[in-house]
Amino acid sequence: MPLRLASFNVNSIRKRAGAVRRFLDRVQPDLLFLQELKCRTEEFPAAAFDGSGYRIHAIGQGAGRNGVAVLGRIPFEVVAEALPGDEADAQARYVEVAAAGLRAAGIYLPNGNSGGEEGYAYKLAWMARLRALAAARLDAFQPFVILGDFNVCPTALDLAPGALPPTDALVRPETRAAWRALEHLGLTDALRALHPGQRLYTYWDYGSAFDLNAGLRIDHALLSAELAERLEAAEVDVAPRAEDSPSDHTPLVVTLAG
DNA sequence: ATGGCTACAGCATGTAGA
Repeated sequence: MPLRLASFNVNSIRKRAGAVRRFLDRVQPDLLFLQELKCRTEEFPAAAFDGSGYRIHAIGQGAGRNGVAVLGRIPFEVVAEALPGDEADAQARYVEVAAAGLRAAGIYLPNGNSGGEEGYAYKLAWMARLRALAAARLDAFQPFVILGDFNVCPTALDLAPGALPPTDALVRPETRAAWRALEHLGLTDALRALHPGQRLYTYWDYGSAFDLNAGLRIDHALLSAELAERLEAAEVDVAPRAEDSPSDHTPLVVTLAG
Protein backbone atom coordinates (compact mmCIF):
# COMPACT_ATOMS: atom_id res chain seq x y z
CA MET A 1 0.00 0.00 0.00
CA PRO A 2 1.40 3.41 -0.91
CA LEU A 3 1.65 5.99 1.83
CA ARG A 4 0.10 9.37 1.10
CA LEU A 5 1.23 12.46 3.04
CA ALA A 6 -0.22 15.93 2.72
CA SER A 7 0.30 19.45 4.01
CA PHE A 8 -2.17 22.33 4.03
CA ASN A 9 -1.83 25.83 5.49
CA VAL A 10 -5.49 26.55 6.17
CA ASN A 11 -5.30 30.20 7.38
CA SER A 12 -7.77 29.51 10.24
CA ILE A 13 -9.10 25.99 10.77
CA ARG A 14 -12.36 27.41 12.07
CA LYS A 15 -12.91 29.08 8.70
CA ARG A 16 -11.64 26.11 6.73
CA ALA A 17 -12.94 23.00 8.52
CA GLY A 18 -15.28 22.29 5.61
CA ALA A 19 -12.50 22.70 3.07
CA VAL A 20 -10.27 20.30 5.01
CA ARG A 21 -13.08 17.74 5.35
CA ARG A 22 -13.71 17.86 1.60
CA PHE A 23 -9.98 17.44 0.95
CA LEU A 24 -9.78 14.41 3.25
CA ASP A 25 -12.85 12.77 1.73
CA ARG A 26 -11.56 13.29 -1.81
CA VAL A 27 -7.79 12.68 -1.48
CA GLN A 28 -7.71 10.33 1.54
CA PRO A 29 -4.17 11.08 2.71
CA ASP A 30 -2.84 8.75 5.38
CA LEU A 31 -1.44 11.72 7.28
CA LEU A 32 -2.38 15.36 6.83
CA PHE A 33 -0.39 18.17 8.46
CA LEU A 34 -2.10 21.51 8.96
CA GLN A 35 -0.62 24.94 9.63
CA GLU A 36 -2.01 28.27 10.78
CA LEU A 37 -4.87 26.92 12.84
CA LYS A 38 -5.24 30.42 14.34
CA CYS A 39 -7.07 29.05 17.36
CA ARG A 40 -6.46 27.50 20.75
CA THR A 41 -6.18 23.72 20.97
CA GLU A 42 -9.61 23.43 22.59
CA GLU A 43 -11.16 25.57 19.84
CA PHE A 44 -10.24 23.13 17.04
CA PRO A 45 -13.52 22.27 15.26
CA ALA A 46 -13.17 18.53 15.79
CA ALA A 47 -16.86 17.84 15.23
CA ALA A 48 -16.43 18.69 11.54
CA PHE A 49 -14.35 15.49 11.25
CA ASP A 50 -16.74 13.11 13.00
CA GLY A 51 -17.14 9.97 10.92
CA SER A 52 -14.22 10.90 8.67
CA GLY A 53 -12.03 8.07 9.97
CA TYR A 54 -9.29 10.52 10.98
CA ARG A 55 -7.77 10.98 14.41
CA ILE A 56 -6.73 14.54 15.20
CA HIS A 57 -3.87 15.93 17.26
CA ALA A 58 -3.88 19.73 17.37
CA ILE A 59 -1.39 22.14 18.92
CA GLY A 60 -3.07 25.51 19.07
CA GLN A 61 -2.06 28.94 20.23
CA GLY A 62 -3.93 31.96 21.51
CA ALA A 63 -4.38 35.37 19.88
CA GLY A 64 -5.19 33.78 16.52
CA ARG A 65 -1.57 33.00 15.72
CA ASN A 66 0.23 29.97 14.30
CA GLY A 67 -1.00 26.51 15.33
CA VAL A 68 -0.31 23.11 13.75
CA ALA A 69 -2.12 19.78 13.68
CA VAL A 70 -1.86 16.28 12.32
CA LEU A 71 -4.80 14.20 11.15
CA GLY A 72 -4.25 10.50 10.50
CA ARG A 73 -6.28 7.62 9.19
CA ILE A 74 -3.39 5.30 10.13
CA PRO A 75 -2.03 4.82 13.66
CA PHE A 76 0.41 7.55 14.68
CA GLU A 77 2.21 8.56 17.84
CA VAL A 78 3.05 12.20 18.54
CA VAL A 79 6.73 12.29 19.52
CA ALA A 80 7.27 16.07 19.73
CA GLU A 81 5.16 19.20 20.03
CA ALA A 82 8.01 21.66 19.67
CA LEU A 83 11.19 21.79 17.66
CA PRO A 84 13.86 20.17 19.85
CA GLY A 85 15.96 22.83 21.50
CA ASP A 86 12.96 25.10 21.22
CA GLU A 87 10.73 23.85 24.05
CA ALA A 88 10.62 27.24 25.73
CA ASP A 89 9.27 28.75 22.54
CA ALA A 90 5.55 29.33 23.06
CA GLN A 91 4.85 29.45 19.33
CA ALA A 92 2.93 26.44 17.98
CA ARG A 93 4.92 25.66 14.86
CA TYR A 94 6.02 22.02 15.06
CA VAL A 95 4.53 18.57 15.43
CA GLU A 96 6.39 15.31 14.84
CA VAL A 97 4.86 11.87 14.61
CA ALA A 98 6.04 8.29 14.33
CA ALA A 99 3.88 6.36 11.88
CA ALA A 100 4.23 3.67 9.24
CA GLY A 101 7.88 3.10 10.13
CA LEU A 102 8.97 6.70 9.60
CA ARG A 103 9.18 10.05 11.35
CA ALA A 104 7.21 12.93 9.89
CA ALA A 105 7.62 16.51 11.09
CA GLY A 106 4.94 19.04 10.22
CA ILE A 107 6.24 22.58 10.39
CA TYR A 108 5.09 26.17 10.17
CA LEU A 109 8.36 27.98 9.66
CA PRO A 110 8.38 31.64 10.74
CA ASN A 111 7.59 34.10 7.97
CA GLY A 112 10.30 36.51 9.04
CA ASN A 113 8.84 39.69 7.56
CA SER A 114 7.44 41.09 10.80
CA GLY A 115 9.34 42.29 13.83
CA GLY A 116 12.19 43.87 11.93
CA GLU A 117 15.65 42.29 11.98
CA GLU A 118 14.79 40.56 15.26
CA GLY A 119 11.87 38.84 13.56
CA TYR A 120 14.07 37.81 10.69
CA ALA A 121 16.76 36.54 13.06
CA TYR A 122 14.10 34.35 14.69
CA LYS A 123 13.35 32.80 11.30
CA LEU A 124 17.02 32.04 10.61
CA ALA A 125 17.51 30.63 14.12
CA TRP A 126 14.48 28.41 13.63
CA MET A 127 15.92 27.15 10.34
CA ALA A 128 19.24 26.42 12.05
CA ARG A 129 17.47 24.38 14.74
CA LEU A 130 15.52 22.52 12.05
CA ARG A 131 18.75 21.71 10.29
CA ALA A 132 20.28 20.35 13.49
CA LEU A 133 17.23 18.17 14.03
CA ALA A 134 17.30 16.87 10.45
CA ALA A 135 21.00 16.12 10.74
CA ALA A 136 20.37 14.06 13.88
CA ARG A 137 17.59 12.06 12.20
CA LEU A 138 19.70 11.41 9.12
CA ASP A 139 22.73 10.42 11.22
CA ALA A 140 20.50 7.80 12.83
CA PHE A 141 19.42 6.52 9.39
CA GLN A 142 15.85 7.23 10.37
CA PRO A 143 13.36 7.46 7.46
CA PHE A 144 12.36 11.07 7.84
CA VAL A 145 10.21 13.68 6.14
CA ILE A 146 9.74 17.35 6.95
CA LEU A 147 6.68 18.88 5.37
CA GLY A 148 4.70 22.02 5.79
CA ASP A 149 4.82 25.76 5.22
CA PHE A 150 8.52 26.61 5.00
CA ASN A 151 7.97 30.26 4.02
CA VAL A 152 10.87 29.89 1.58
CA CYS A 153 10.92 30.28 -2.20
CA PRO A 154 14.05 28.18 -2.85
CA THR A 155 14.89 29.61 -6.28
CA ALA A 156 13.69 32.16 -8.82
CA LEU A 157 11.56 29.41 -10.36
CA ASP A 158 9.54 29.26 -7.15
CA LEU A 159 7.81 32.60 -7.38
CA ALA A 160 6.07 34.52 -10.11
CA PRO A 161 8.44 37.11 -11.56
CA GLY A 162 8.11 40.30 -9.54
CA ALA A 163 5.79 38.76 -6.95
CA LEU A 164 8.16 39.68 -4.11
CA PRO A 165 10.94 42.24 -3.68
CA PRO A 166 14.43 40.75 -3.24
CA THR A 167 14.44 42.01 0.35
CA ASP A 168 11.47 39.84 1.33
CA ALA A 169 12.21 37.29 4.04
CA LEU A 170 10.92 34.49 1.78
CA VAL A 171 13.62 35.06 -0.82
CA ARG A 172 16.49 36.80 0.97
CA PRO A 173 19.88 35.22 0.23
CA GLU A 174 20.31 34.14 3.85
CA THR A 175 16.92 32.39 3.71
CA ARG A 176 17.82 30.55 0.52
CA ALA A 177 21.23 29.62 1.91
CA ALA A 178 19.55 28.11 4.98
CA TRP A 179 17.22 26.12 2.70
CA ARG A 180 20.18 24.84 0.69
CA ALA A 181 21.95 23.88 3.90
CA LEU A 182 18.93 21.73 4.73
CA GLU A 183 18.87 20.14 1.27
CA HIS A 184 22.60 19.53 1.36
CA LEU A 185 22.22 17.35 4.42
CA GLY A 186 20.84 14.85 1.93
CA LEU A 187 17.16 15.77 1.80
CA THR A 188 15.14 15.65 -1.41
CA ASP A 189 12.64 18.36 -2.37
CA ALA A 190 9.83 15.97 -3.37
CA LEU A 191 7.86 18.26 -5.67
CA ARG A 192 10.92 19.64 -7.44
CA ALA A 193 12.46 16.18 -7.85
CA LEU A 194 9.48 15.00 -9.87
CA HIS A 195 8.77 18.28 -11.66
CA PRO A 196 12.13 19.82 -12.53
CA GLY A 197 11.97 23.15 -14.28
CA GLN A 198 8.21 23.59 -13.84
CA ARG A 199 6.61 26.66 -12.33
CA LEU A 200 4.48 25.25 -9.52
CA TYR A 201 2.96 27.32 -6.74
CA THR A 202 1.29 26.44 -3.45
CA TYR A 203 0.26 29.96 -2.40
CA TRP A 204 -1.49 32.85 -4.12
CA ASP A 205 -2.17 36.10 -2.33
CA TYR A 206 -5.78 37.15 -1.87
CA GLY A 207 -7.13 39.48 -4.51
CA SER A 208 -6.22 38.80 -8.16
CA ALA A 209 -3.07 36.70 -7.65
CA PHE A 210 -4.77 33.32 -8.22
CA ASP A 211 -6.46 34.44 -11.45
CA LEU A 212 -3.13 35.82 -12.65
CA ASN A 213 -1.24 32.75 -11.39
CA ALA A 214 1.06 35.14 -9.55
CA GLY A 215 1.96 32.62 -6.85
CA LEU A 216 4.72 31.31 -4.64
CA ARG A 217 6.03 27.81 -3.96
CA ILE A 218 6.58 27.90 -0.21
CA ASP A 219 4.98 24.66 1.01
CA HIS A 220 7.41 21.77 0.70
CA ALA A 221 8.20 18.17 1.58
CA LEU A 222 11.83 17.25 2.20
CA LEU A 223 12.58 13.52 2.18
CA SER A 224 15.43 11.48 3.60
CA ALA A 225 17.16 9.15 1.14
CA GLU A 226 15.12 6.10 2.18
CA LEU A 227 11.89 7.95 1.48
CA ALA A 228 13.17 9.64 -1.68
CA GLU A 229 13.75 6.18 -3.11
CA ARG A 230 10.07 5.45 -2.52
CA LEU A 231 8.83 8.71 -4.04
CA GLU A 232 6.04 7.94 -6.51
CA ALA A 233 4.17 11.21 -6.85
CA ALA A 234 4.19 14.78 -5.61
CA GLU A 235 1.46 17.18 -6.62
CA VAL A 236 -0.03 20.53 -5.79
CA ASP A 237 -3.76 20.02 -5.29
CA VAL A 238 -5.10 23.30 -6.61
CA ALA A 239 -8.81 22.51 -6.14
CA PRO A 240 -9.21 23.94 -2.60
CA ARG A 241 -7.72 27.28 -3.72
CA ALA A 242 -10.49 27.61 -6.34
CA GLU A 243 -13.29 27.17 -3.79
CA ASP A 244 -15.25 30.05 -2.31
CA SER A 245 -13.62 31.72 0.69
CA PRO A 246 -10.40 29.70 0.35
CA SER A 247 -7.14 29.66 2.26
CA ASP A 248 -4.42 31.57 0.45
CA HIS A 249 -2.46 28.26 0.37
CA THR A 250 -3.44 25.00 -1.29
CA PRO A 251 -2.41 21.45 -0.32
CA LEU A 252 0.77 19.61 -1.27
CA VAL A 253 0.36 15.83 -1.63
CA VAL A 254 3.23 13.30 -1.66
CA THR A 255 2.85 9.58 -2.37
CA LEU A 256 5.47 7.04 -1.26
CA ALA A 257 5.60 3.44 -2.48
CA GLY A 258 4.62 0.95 0.21
C1' DA B 1 6.63 46.01 -2.83
C1' DT B 2 2.08 46.37 -0.44
C1' DG B 3 -2.08 45.84 1.92
C1' DG B 4 -5.66 47.08 -3.04
C1' DC B 5 -7.11 40.99 0.90
C1' DT B 6 -8.15 38.07 4.91
C1' DA B 7 -8.25 36.65 9.79
C1' DC B 8 -8.13 37.74 14.54
C1' DA B 9 -8.77 40.31 18.99
C1' DG B 10 -12.20 42.97 20.38
C1' DC B 11 -14.87 47.17 19.41
C1' DA B 12 -11.12 51.04 16.83
C1' DT B 13 -7.87 49.92 14.64
C1' DG B 14 -3.41 47.16 15.16
C1' DT B 15 -0.82 43.00 13.97
C1' DA B 16 0.26 39.43 11.00
C1' DG B 17 0.50 37.01 7.00
C1' DA B 18 3.81 36.39 2.42
